[in-house]
Amino acid sequence: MKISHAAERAGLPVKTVRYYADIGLVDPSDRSAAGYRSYDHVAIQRLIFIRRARAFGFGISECRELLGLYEDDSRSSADVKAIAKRRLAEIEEKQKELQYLHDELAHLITACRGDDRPACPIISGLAKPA
Amino acid sequence: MKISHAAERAGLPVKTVRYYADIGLVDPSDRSAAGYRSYDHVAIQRLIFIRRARAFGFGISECRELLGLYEDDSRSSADVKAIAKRRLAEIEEKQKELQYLHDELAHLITACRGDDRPACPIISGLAKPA
DNA sequence: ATAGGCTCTCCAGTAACTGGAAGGTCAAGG
DNA sequence: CCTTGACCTTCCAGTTACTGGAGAGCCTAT
Repeated sequence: MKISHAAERAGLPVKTVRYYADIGLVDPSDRSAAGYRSYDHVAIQRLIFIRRARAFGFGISECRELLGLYEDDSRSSADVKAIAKRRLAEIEEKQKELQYLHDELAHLITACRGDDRPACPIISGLAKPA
Repeated sequence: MKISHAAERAGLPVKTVRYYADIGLVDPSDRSAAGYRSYDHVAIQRLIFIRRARAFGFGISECRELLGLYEDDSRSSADVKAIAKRRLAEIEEKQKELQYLHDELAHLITACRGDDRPACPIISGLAKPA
């Protein structure tokens, strides 16, 4: 299967699939005589796996790690769970930050009349020192 | 005031202050004979303003926009409010995404026994097609 | 034979810095 | 006066995960 077909199956842009090959994340299963990348079922499974893991916010190096575990039938589920938990903690951290930002910004917006006069609590709020 | 002092006052790394000067976001108020950047009170106010706006997740170009409004005494508060609201909507969007990720990942983690056997719902969950 | 639609590689750019190298400046101490 | 050390300068490279484009090769159909 040529790259555009494989990319479509995996739900990824062609450029991205090529990129993953470049960085050795998902190698094509073969190359044609003309040098065209070729992807078989297994390679496409890997691409799908990576797409999903990326969608979960795993970085490329984490994906590499997970892919290794995915391919390794003798790995323990504890290894995978550890990575996933790390990631979950990051997500929760990010959620807290966002909540804080949301509340403060919403507060500033409510306080701002939004008319044609210059007085603006948003600007004043941003200008306050640390 | 030389750059390290200014950076400290503003709560930013020196490198970042230099970077902001490079991209014309916050210019130093002066240069010494030896070419050292010099920051006065107004310039430092701008740095603080930018730091806070960045902390709110505004991008550099939005900061530029806000800084323009901050400096412009004749702007309406409606202009500022519009930018802030746009940003708030983005934050809320991001929150939804994160919540979804969080729930699905937490679900996978709960389902995983985390022992030394290979069976792992996290891996299976990631491997599922779209 | 040529037109189109693929594919290839390589280079550059994105956001917002961060790190490091090589070299200039300045005040204090010996 | 000289040196030492802490600053400062510029410029270049790297980060993350791609994305866009140029220029060229390949393949199929008409």
